[in-house]
Order: sequence, then C-alpha cells, then structure tokens
Amino acid sequence: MSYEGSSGVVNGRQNGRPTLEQVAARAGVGRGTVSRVINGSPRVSEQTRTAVARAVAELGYVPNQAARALAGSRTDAIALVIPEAEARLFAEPYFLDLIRGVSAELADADKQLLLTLVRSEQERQRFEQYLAAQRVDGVLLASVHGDDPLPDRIRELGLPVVMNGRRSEAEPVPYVDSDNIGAGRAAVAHLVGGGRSRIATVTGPLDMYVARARLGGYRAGLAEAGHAPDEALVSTGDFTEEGGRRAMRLLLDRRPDLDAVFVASDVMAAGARGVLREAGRRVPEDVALVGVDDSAVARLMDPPLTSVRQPIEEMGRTMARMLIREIQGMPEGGGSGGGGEVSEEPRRHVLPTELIVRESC
Amino acid sequence: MSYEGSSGVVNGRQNGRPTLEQVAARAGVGRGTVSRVINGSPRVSEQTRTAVARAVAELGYVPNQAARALAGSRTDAIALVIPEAEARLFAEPYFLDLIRGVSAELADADKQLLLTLVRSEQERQRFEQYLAAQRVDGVLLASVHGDDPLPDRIRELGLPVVMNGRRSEAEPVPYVDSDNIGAGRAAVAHLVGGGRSRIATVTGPLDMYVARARLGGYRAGLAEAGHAPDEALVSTGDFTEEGGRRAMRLLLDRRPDLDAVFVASDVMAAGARGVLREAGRRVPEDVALVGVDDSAVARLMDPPLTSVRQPIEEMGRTMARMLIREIQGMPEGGGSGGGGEVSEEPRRHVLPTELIVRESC
DNA sequence: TACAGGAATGGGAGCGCTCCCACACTAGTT
DNA sequence: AACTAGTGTGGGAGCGCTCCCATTCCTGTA
Repeated sequence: MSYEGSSGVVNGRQNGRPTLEQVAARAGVGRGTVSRVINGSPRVSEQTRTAVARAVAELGYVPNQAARALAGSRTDAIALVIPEAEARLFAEPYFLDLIRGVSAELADADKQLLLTLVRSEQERQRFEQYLAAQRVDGVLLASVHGDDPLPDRIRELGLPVVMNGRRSEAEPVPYVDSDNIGAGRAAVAHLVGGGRSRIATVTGPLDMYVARARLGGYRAGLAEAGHAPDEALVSTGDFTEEGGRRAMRLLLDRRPDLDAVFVASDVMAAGARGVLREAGRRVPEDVALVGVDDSAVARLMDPPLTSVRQPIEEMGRTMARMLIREIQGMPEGGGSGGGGEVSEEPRRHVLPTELIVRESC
Repeated sequence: MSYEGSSGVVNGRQNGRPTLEQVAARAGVGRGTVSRVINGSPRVSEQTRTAVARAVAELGYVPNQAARALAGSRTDAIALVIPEAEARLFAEPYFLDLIRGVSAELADADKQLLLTLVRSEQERQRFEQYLAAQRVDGVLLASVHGDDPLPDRIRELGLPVVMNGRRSEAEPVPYVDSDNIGAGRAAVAHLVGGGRSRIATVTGPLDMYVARARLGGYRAGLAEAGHAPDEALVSTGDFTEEGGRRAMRLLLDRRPDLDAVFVASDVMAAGARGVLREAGRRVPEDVALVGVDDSAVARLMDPPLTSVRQPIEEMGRTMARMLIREIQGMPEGGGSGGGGEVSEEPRRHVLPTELIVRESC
C-alpha cells in the first residue's frame, strides 16, 4: 500500500510525475508551505512539516530541477573542464583521481558534476555558450596553460571558478595546487642523502608553471645541499615518454658522468629509464631515478620507481569545496552592467607532496 | 561596435542576459518566430531568419537552458554512471577512454555529459532521485554487474539506457560490448601458433559476464586447436594485481609444466608476471603471457606484454550514438500510468578486439 | 468574383517552481 | 481596549522558454 518505492506509478496521475501543487493539495496546505518544507525553511510548524513530509513520501514527489533552476536561478550543477590534450599527456590516472575527489565532494553537497572535455578551440567556444546558458553555478578548471584566457572569461560571465594548478606565480584566480617546489626539493634531498652528487633533471615544458615549479624545487634542493648549479644538467622534456627519452639522451651526451636524475613525471621517467638501459647504465647502481606522480607506471617499472606523490583526489575535493563556498558566498551573479569584478580576496591552496621511496635510488 | 564578443555586457540591459522576448523586439518579430529560428524550423522566411539571426548576434543571445527544459521537457543532457568500485579495479585508462568517446559524440550532438560516480548503495538511490527530477534525457551505464537492478529501474522510469558490457548472455537492455570471446580465442590461437601446448588461463570473477566470455573464448580457442580442455589449467582471479598473483601461484602448483597463460586483464598479468619471476620462470622463454586491455601497464611491463586491445573510445562513441538515437525515437517519456514498457527491439553492438603482439610470447 | 488551402507569423497559455507580499492569528504591550 | 510585533501560512506574480491555436496574407481554383 503506497509503499511501492519511488516508481512513480503509485499515484493515479495519468501522466508525468507529481508536482508541488499536488503535494500541497494532498497535505491540505498551500504551495508556499510545501516549498518551505522541501527547502528546509524554519518558518514552518512541526505539525505541518510532518503532514507535508508524508504527502511527499506517499506521492513519491521529487522536485523538478528545470523549474527550480528557472525560478530560483541556480542549477545545483557545476562544470569540470579538462583540456583533451592534457588528458592524454598526464599520467593517466591523474584525471580519474581528480574526478573522483570532485565527485565525492559534490555528492556530499548534493550537486551535479558536468564533465567537459575540451578538444579544440571551437569546443572551447561552445563551452562558453553553455556557461552563458546558465547551466551551471560554477566552474572547475583542470590543468590550465599559462596563456589560457578561459579563467578570466568565466569570471567575466560572473561565474565562480577554481582551477587545479596555476598559470603563473601570481595567479589571480582561486586555485588548488600541489607543492611542486617541495616535490623537487624533496627528490633532490633524497638523492643527495643517498650519496649522489651529479644530479640532473628532466623538466616539463617550461611554459607551464608546474614545470617551472618542479625545476625551481630541484635548484633549491641543490642549493640547500651546497651544490653549485650546472645548466648542463638541466634538460627540457614535454611530459611524454618520447620527450623523456630525448631529454635523457641529451643529458647523457652532455654529462656522461651524471649519477642521478630527477624526472618531472613518471611517464618521462619511463622513457629516461629506457635510454639508460640502452646506454648500459644500471638503475639504481649507476644512475638513481626519481619521478613525479606516483602513478601505476612508477610501481610497475623495473626497478620500481621512487616518485613524488601528489594528493590528487584531495586536490579535487578541495577544489569542489572552495567552489561551493564561493557559490554560496555570491548569491546573485555579479554580471550586472558595470565591472563584473569579483573583488574578494582570491583563495589559494597548496597541498603537500610526499616522496614514495622505491628501488630506483 | 557590438563586436565585443559574447561578454553579454554589450547591450544596455541592467541585469542578466537577454531573453527571447528582447531578441524578438529587436528583430521586430514575435516570440514564436524567434523560437522557430533558434530551433531551426523550416516555417520561417529567409528574410525573417536573417533579421532574427542578426538580433541574436547583436545581443549575444543564448537560450536559457532551464526555461527550455521546463517548457519543452528535454534537458539535452545525459548521465554516465560509473560504479566507483569498478573505477579502481579496471585498468585505469579504461574509464577515461570511455569518457573520451562518450564526450566526443555528445559534443557533436550538442548534449551535456553528467558524470556520476556511484560509490555506495545510498548514492545509487540518490542517483535514482536525480533521474526522477528529470535532469537528463537518458543514461549510459558502465561496467554493470550481473545482479545490478539499476538498468531495469531506469527503464521503469521511462528513460532510455545503454550499457557498456552486459550482465548476461541474454541481456534485454541495449548495450555495447567488445568481443570478449574473440579476445580469448585470438590470444589462444596466437599462443598455439607460437608452439605452446599447455596453455593456462587466469580469469576474472565469474559472476561477471566479461570474465565468463573471455574464459569461453579461451576454451573455444583450445577446442579449435584440437587441445583437450583441462580444468587444472583454469584459475579464477578478480581483476586485481594481487588476485593475479594468487591465481598464478595456484596454476604453478597444479601444473608446473604449463608453458603459456592467457590472463584476462593486464593488471592481473602484471601480478602473474611477478610470480613467474619469483618462481624462476622466464617470460617468454619458459612461459608465454597474453593479457587483455592493452593498457599502459602492458607497454611498460618487462618484457612488454602481448595484449588484446579493446576499442574503448569507440565503445563510448557507439554508446552515446545509440542513446541519442533512442532518445530521439521516443518523443515523450513512456512513464504513463500503465506498463512503461519500452517494447522496441533492444539493440546491441559487439565491437571487435585486436591482438597487439609484443615480446611476452 | 468568391473562396479554399497553405505559408508565415503573433502571442496566449502553460511548464513547475521560488519569491515575496498580504493576511490571518496569537501574544505581549501601553 | 487599542495597539504592536511576531509566527505561520496562502497564493499571485513571475522565471524564459515551447507549444499550438489563431490570424493574416498570399496564392491558386471553381
């Protein structure tokens, strides 16, 4: 008897799902009151609340999202934007972990996740259209490049944004990043501690802040250990395996006597490891290796790769949390005529990284 | 002049974005006409169409999605559901590839992707609420278990569904699957062709159809080669690396003379490979190995693993295409009082797999 | 010349909510 | 007794679309 679950076929309505109005009728109250109960307003007597709750349960009522969005101008959805090019580049589990964190946090807040893979300039523009269509309350951006205008465009539209990573040292848009400088520093410290003295590095593309930061950490680590900087020990990769190979070959050419390499990603480290093997260098006996990401790649390498772990899922959670707070703190979009400036102090979070020691050094 | 892009601040409106009504006023036509132009109705004169198009461009008009959904009862969004537990289990790039395919196809059709990671029974129920709130026009389900009631529940709600994989041989719900039987068969044929005669297999959990199918393919392959079946050569894993290790140990205990193993996933193959090394067996000299997934794991193993590749991204595309067609073919949700039965012939697609030969056999 | 039939168009009537104003009704104040 | 100041509550007025029924203006036909 009316306990058939929420199949929606329970009630005798001939078409579609029950509406607020019908719940109100059944509970013997007005629409406004039901709305208040649904939205948890305190301005309802306990008795009424109970009656409405029963009517809701009996009818299997679920508020229509479109109507809510139209009347209330909030969608309870947020967009996560991932540039397609990056999705291939990065260690593969990265984005899945990020999504996992974001998703978990959003689920707790009862918000929906709209995932957008952007694979071309055209799609980027289409995405801006979506935003303008007021489909989401805010935007999460993953792996933004140094010259990406999207973050600023979104703010112009009056939408809250939080980025994963930053475009530069002085990033004006709120972001969550991992401590990439600390990553480089920890890697070098570990290598120095293992008795290595000619420590090279393979960097990412230097137009990305993350690459510069890891390089900066490497240099800081060397300085702290009292080693002199040596540009011949620095080689630029592009976060791909092949890029890692090329960079490693260059390093061996320039400094055949190197005894350790800090590689700015596991995938590049896999490439570097291949080159070392081909050159007859043993890992870790001749050359020690440290990567970044602590991905499956690292665990499966031979020997298993020491790597700096980033708290990816935690970054996702933090981003979502920041965005939700920002949305709540900004009741009506700031897109009115004039500035559209969101003048709050931009927030930033830098989460710690962790060195996972394995046999490669 | 009015070419400031779509910043929306161009026009003199004091708040929010332009509406249909305003476009109509500017173009000197009625609301209905603008709506017709926006939606590409043929019942508009060329002249009027042009005038409206200009007004739209000048005002930077973008239709409000919520209003559309409310009035037209279609959301232009679809949900992709991924069980969280699976997301960890499977070779990691799997879901990212799937998402990539789905996303690409949806972008072409101008639809939004709502990603839902389901990590508990509670969240599964919450997801059903979302569906009832009419947030999406259809649902894509990834890696459904044999006893999962969700597909049927969704159909009861009158929503189109397409699954990735199937729950059983006789799956009533439309699905896209890869040819797992063919995968097992191809692997065995390759091993036989390489002169192996005592070919074992490590399977997935046998309550999953995908595991049974790969096992079936293995058996078919043996039969075709004229080999007698031998249950001592079959060991059950669970798609994890540790499960692969356990299954491999069992096999070595039972049949120390085996000379090849078809492992139903790369991740399990990595585990098996470790056990073989510990047992002093060389790959491929003593034991040949074939995996499934062709993931990064396979490329990075030592030696690189021969593996059966699934067209994951293509599966994603196909799923999305099927769902879109189903949505279009079903103008109004079938959720009226009575049956709610969607009596169309369920469609199914089985995409071919491909053996990628590397040094492990 | 009168009139049917179609093409193009305008605009009313919702869709199902939220917002908010107005109206009871209750107590507490002068 | 006449007031104020709350509480609950009902319901009108939209939100910005789509749907669809007129209405107008052509044409072509009897």
